[in-house]
Order: sequence, then structure tokens, then C-alpha cells
Amino acid sequence: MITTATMDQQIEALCAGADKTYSVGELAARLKLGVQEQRPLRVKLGMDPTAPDLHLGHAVVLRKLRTFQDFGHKAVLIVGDFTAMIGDPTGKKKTRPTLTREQVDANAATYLQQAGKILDTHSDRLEIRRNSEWLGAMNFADALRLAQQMTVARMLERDTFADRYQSGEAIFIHEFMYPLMQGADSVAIAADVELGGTDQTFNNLVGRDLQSARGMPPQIVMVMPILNGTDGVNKMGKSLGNYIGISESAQEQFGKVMSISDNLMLEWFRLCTRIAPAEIAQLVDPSITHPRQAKERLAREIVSEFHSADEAAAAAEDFKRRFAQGLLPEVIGEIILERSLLQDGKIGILNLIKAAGFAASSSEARRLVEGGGVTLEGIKIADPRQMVTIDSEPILQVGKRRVARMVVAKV
RNA sequence: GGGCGUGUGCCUGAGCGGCCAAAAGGGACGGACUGUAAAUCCGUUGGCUUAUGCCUUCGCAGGUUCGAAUCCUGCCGCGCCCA
Repeated sequence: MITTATMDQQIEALCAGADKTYSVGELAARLKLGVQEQRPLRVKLGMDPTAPDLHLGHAVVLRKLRTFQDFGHKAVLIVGDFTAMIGDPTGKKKTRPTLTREQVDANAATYLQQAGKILDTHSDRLEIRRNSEWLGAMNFADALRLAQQMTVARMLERDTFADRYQSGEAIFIHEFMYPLMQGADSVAIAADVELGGTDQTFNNLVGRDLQSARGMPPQIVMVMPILNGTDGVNKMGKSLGNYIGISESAQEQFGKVMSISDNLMLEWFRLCTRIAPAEIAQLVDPSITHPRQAKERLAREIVSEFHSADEAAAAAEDFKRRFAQGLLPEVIGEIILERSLLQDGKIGILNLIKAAGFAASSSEARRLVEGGGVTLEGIKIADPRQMVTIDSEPILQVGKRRVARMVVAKV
């Protein structure tokens, strides 16, 4: 592929959607050099071995990495196991538990299994390295030499540190080592390019300095915009619960996309699909496309990427049934109930909700009932004390999304 | 090392020794309205075999008191100032 695309086309494709590239000129030069030396560029991306749940936000960067791969370049995934083993007491978060090698392996495997939906996982296109390999081998003197490359003033330029410093939050000394460690990664693997989100800009630029200091050509840094979460306010993240997971079901993904606010569509079209800018402009113009239709298109695009076009279509149908027509989904999951839960063939509605996993406690179940959000077989249950029969495998609905058929275990 | 301050429910943030499971806002959840959008409105927001009941919760451990999130002591965390 590297031979079929012209250099200009390649650069355009590689830079598309990026928030910033430091710098495009250097990238062009490095690409040329690669051609001359007949070697693919080494494109680095760091991954956190503690968070194997990938979501759409991760996908933005991964998709970019894939683009590099498609032009024949080599993706180098850095498993940040060393960083994780040290633990990160940032802010109010508790110190991270130390991960064992096995856990790191397991998490990395999960990561790859999910990232594999986007990346080319052939070994000649993908290299995976754990940074304990070189960071773990460093001694204190090595670490000090690293630290000499950086000043406190420059560290404090970084937003996260500056904000915390000003607002009186704690900043631990070892946190200053993080950018240096990441930079050391770039040195260790001789990265030509490093990808990341805009929040990684500082860290990634440090890599350039460290490489230069070692007489290496500094890596080109390309940062992708940070995707906003489903709430439309905060960046997508696991802790805020505003994310769409790569491995979620087609139905879930579809539904979540449909529930985002209209003004988020443009951003998502740009960052989560490969639709051309001109078409996106038409899709997000309400005078041309009805927002609901545009959003459906968005949802289909996204679901198709992680599942298939067929599954996306099915999810769209299911969605229409349930929410446009107010019908039950075509396929309803079953919850098997132990016989021991029943008394004379009956069960209290609160216990039923709990047994179905639709509420964490009786109190929560009670609130849902009292709030009018619970129906059994289409009939609203208003009394929390009500006993219900479930011989006929009734369908329990809690809220709009939670639906399941109640089945009593045969035994 | 010393001085001063601070630590509350998912978050922010009130809180006179009893009326505090703890104000208010945010978020979240449920309902109405819709395009499962936004905006708006209503309700809920520690747990328990629904109870004018019990249990757990206001950094941790003790203490004073009939009674403490509120007072005292020690410890821990964080911030600021001094060294």
C-alpha cells in the first residue's frame, strides 16, 4: 500500500482529523526517509494495563493508528505495566493495587482482543512491548539523569499540574516522573511517531526532547481530539459512565448513540466515522436532514464498525420497535428464577426485580415501583407489596430499557 | 520540625449538642412531554422481611454527655505560613 499512495495522499490521510501534528513538515520528511531506507515508520501508542474496557474515545486514536498501519507502517503498542506497578495516587484516587504480571498479561490480552476490532493485528504490522522491560531495568542514577532533562517550571506549564497547583491540590513528586517515563519509552523503542489524545500532548512532546538529547531524531507527535461522552459535557471515560464500550452489544451501542444530544452529533460524526466532511455537513444540517435520521445514521455507522452492517440494521429495527412504536423488543432475554424464591408460586414484586438484577436493593426496587416505572406483562405494578405469579413466564419491565422474561427454573 | 486551617452522602457544599439519614445545588434514576435529543415539569436519591421500628453512615480510634456530624484527646490525610 505504501507504494500505491502518493506521498501527498498519504500525508493528507494521516493528518485528517488530528487536532495537531508536531509537525506535519517533519512527518513528511520522516515518511520520505522511510521510503529511502525502505523501512516502515514505528508508530507508538501507549496503553494503560489497568483499563481493559475500551470505548469510543479510545477508538478515535486506534483508528488513526490503523490508518498508519494501512500505509504499511508499524504500530508499536506500549503496555504501561511499569507505570501501573508503581501505582498512581493522583488526586483523590486511591493508590492503585499493584498488578501482577499475570494480571497485566490478562488485561493486555483483553485490550488487544478489543483493539483488534480496529487494528491490524498481524505481527508484521503490530508490535507489543511492556515498558517494565526497560524502565524496570533502570536504577536511581538512570532516573536522575532522566529528571535532569526537565524543569519544575516546565512541568507546571502542563494544564493538569497547573490547575492542581493553583487550586491547592496535592501534586506528588513521582507524578513528575510520568512524562519522563513515557518519553523514555519513546527512546527505548525508537518511535518515529507517537499518537495520543490532546491530553497527552505534553507527555508526548517530552519524548521528543528525550530522543533529541540522545541524538535520535525526535518523534513526530500527533494528537487526536478528545471525544465527549454520551452526556455531551465530559470527556468520555469509564469512571463517569458516559461511555460506549467497544465490546458492548449492538443494541446497547445503538441505543446509547440515539440518546446523545443533537449538538454532539457533528463531533461524533467527525471522530467516530469515516464519513466525508461534505456529507457530514449535510447530515448535521437540520434543514436538510432530520436530526433523528442523522443520528440513526451515526448509530449505524458506529455499530457497524464494531459489529456488522447486518447487526446494525437489526439494532436499528429493534430500536424502532421499542421506542418509536413502543413495542417490546423482538428478542427478550430470559431470567431464570430459582424455585426457592417462590412461595405458593408467587413472589414479591420487589424480590422479583432484585432477582432479575434490575435493582441493587429492595429499597431501590421499591422506589422504582413507587415511581411508576415497573410493569409486569404490560400491567403497571404500583404496590411494592404486591405478590405476583410467574407461571406464565411474564415479561418484567423496569424503566424503558430493562426488559426480561421471567422463567422459573425447571428443577 | 512548628503554627494555622481543613476532612460531610456519587460530586460540590450547608450543618445551633437533641427536631440529622443529615439543608442546597449538580449528577443519576423513575414518570410526563418528545425524536430514548434539547428545554420544561413531577417524583426519588443509605440499607432492612414497611416499620410513629431497627441497622449503618459525617477521615480513623477513643472520651465527655441521658444524647455528638456537632465538644475533648490522640492518630491519619490534605492545604497554607514559618523553619
